[in-house]
Amino acid sequence: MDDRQPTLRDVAEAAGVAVSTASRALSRPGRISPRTEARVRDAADRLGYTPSASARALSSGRTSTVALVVPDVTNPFYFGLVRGTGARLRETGYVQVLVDTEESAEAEARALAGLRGTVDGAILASSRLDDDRLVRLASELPVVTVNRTVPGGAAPGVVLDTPSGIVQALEHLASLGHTRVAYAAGPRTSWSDSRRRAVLEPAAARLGLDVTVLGPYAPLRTAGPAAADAALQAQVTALVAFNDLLAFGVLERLEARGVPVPDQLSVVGCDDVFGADLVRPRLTTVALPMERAGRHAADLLVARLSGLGAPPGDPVVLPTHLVIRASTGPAPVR
Amino acid sequence: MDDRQPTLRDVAEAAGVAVSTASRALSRPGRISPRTEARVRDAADRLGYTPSASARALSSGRTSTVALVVPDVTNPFYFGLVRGTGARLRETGYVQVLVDTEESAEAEARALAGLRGTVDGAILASSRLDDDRLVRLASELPVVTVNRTVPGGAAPGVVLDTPSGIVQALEHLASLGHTRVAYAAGPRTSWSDSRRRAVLEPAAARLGLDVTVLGPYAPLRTAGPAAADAALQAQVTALVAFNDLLAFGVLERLEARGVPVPDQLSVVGCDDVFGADLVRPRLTTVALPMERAGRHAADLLVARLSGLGAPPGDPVVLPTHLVIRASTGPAPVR
DNA sequence: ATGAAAGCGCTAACAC
DNA sequence: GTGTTAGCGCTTTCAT
Repeated sequence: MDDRQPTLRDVAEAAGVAVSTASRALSRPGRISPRTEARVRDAADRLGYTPSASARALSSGRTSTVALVVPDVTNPFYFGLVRGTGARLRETGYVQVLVDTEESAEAEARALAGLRGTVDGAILASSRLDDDRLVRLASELPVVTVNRTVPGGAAPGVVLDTPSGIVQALEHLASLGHTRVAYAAGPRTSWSDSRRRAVLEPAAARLGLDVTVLGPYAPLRTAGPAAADAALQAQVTALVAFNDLLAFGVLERLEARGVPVPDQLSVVGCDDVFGADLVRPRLTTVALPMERAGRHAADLLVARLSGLGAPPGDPVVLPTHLVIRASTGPAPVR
Repeated sequence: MDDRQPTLRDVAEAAGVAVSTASRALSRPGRISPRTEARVRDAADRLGYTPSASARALSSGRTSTVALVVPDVTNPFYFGLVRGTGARLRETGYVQVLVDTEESAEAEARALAGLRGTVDGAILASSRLDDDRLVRLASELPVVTVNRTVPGGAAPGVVLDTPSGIVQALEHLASLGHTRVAYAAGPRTSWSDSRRRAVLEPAAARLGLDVTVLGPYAPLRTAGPAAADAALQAQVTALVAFNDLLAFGVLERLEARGVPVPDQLSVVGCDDVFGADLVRPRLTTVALPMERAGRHAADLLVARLSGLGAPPGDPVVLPTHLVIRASTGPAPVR
């Protein structure tokens, strides 16, 4: 009685059928007589058979694993996403490989190159790849993007309608009597940032707001103090930050300078990450349904991998909404 | 000119050598004449050759991937760990598969069963598996644990010396004049919690402290309010919480009840997760070198997988330290 | 409906 | 040092 893992051949022998029959019985139920199928299944779990993933991958060309590529696993912005894709992928029989590119396009490209062949497809979150490379990649590997579109619709994607959330924030501020507000921009290379800036102008005009763009700033807490000072200098009564992390740094600096929030300056964040309601005052911010985005992205990819699945087409856009907490209030009277 | 991926055979042909030679040249540099090796490498990247992971896995029996199994990816406690293992694993040529077991021993067992064969080994963080299953698993798959030991030393592991950090917290509180302190315990099944409780008694005696154990509580923010109320009821002047998440909830409740921290009650957390210095007052907490733990765990596993690597032996224990912030202060005079 | 047999791309003996 | 040759365990035509 040797202890090596039983192979399909062992199962076939035990069931008294050919390997091919056993293979069919196990991997494509239905194409086979119920009786033999039952016999095979029976033998299989009597022997404690577990198919070899690599053998299956080699002969079928499919690996049943997909990569989730994020710029920074420790950025709370991605938690929900990781959860969402992970859950859906598991449900559909895929294994998720989490890849951290450390905010570098190079590392992203390298990782993806190494993974080609190892994964059936990839979900790219906030990809740092430039359009060219993204398009090329999409032609070699089934890809779906999150918070980023591929030119020419080469890959399906899901995007969060953050611009709408930002407009909601502006409306909120306008309704509170603010007239001069600042937007602390994110990195110049941020796809999401440029989309938001496009809506700033028209929304401001419509609402009678005077919006000053500050930055760019790194989307980090450590960049916040500079943004806070710039806002103070700009004489605005409200600041909308590129993301919550930046807003945390802003709040910190304002506290240090003794500037009351929201009495003297209202602050709005974006993403509603873990911590947004831990800070004081609790942060008013734009909430993004990231877990849902993850499930959606996984669905899109799985559909493509299954052959079904409409060709790319327009990206799925998910709504966002402003969560009003304590960091925003009426404009100070002057 | 067909566009399928070039195989090792194509490379060999192009270089005018046998496949085996090409294989050696590419995967084990040194065992071959420098000239042929150069020729092969050359041909390889001229053709844009990428080895097939599954073929390699099938014939070698190694997959070059390892699983990192955590109870909850979205728990900030694991961020550093994920980073650390990921970084080290990447450096050593492994791909990391992140598995979220959603706090369930069943899910953990199931995931691991499905992964056997897909991964060369696994790093188990705060495994929810009972000793029996853990031992059995360790006999089937190279495993290293983090924050948990396997009975009989069946698997190497790295443990965080949290008990020492807790003692530091107690010393800190004693030095501030506190005499009655509470410990809000974690889940009864928590290995880490039981280790800490073991040091409570002796440390308290030595320091002349009266320590009351409250709980158990879920290690979540939502469990905090109950812990806060219990502490108030217990008439203590300081509370040490099982983890920061729980402490966050405690702080919240105290704020709601108008209890000044630390003036009336000092609060200590554990883990120093993201957010600990976002709350007000900033949380005094025990900092754990999780990223380092991750790198260490990865090293341990890689060593075992490479054949070298001393047999299990004692777990590596990493020091922790108390980070004093604003949530602790002198005991109130009475 | 089932079986026989040919690989998938690579590694690892084993010869030379 | 390099070539030959078996497989690794499975899926998949192609027959039957």
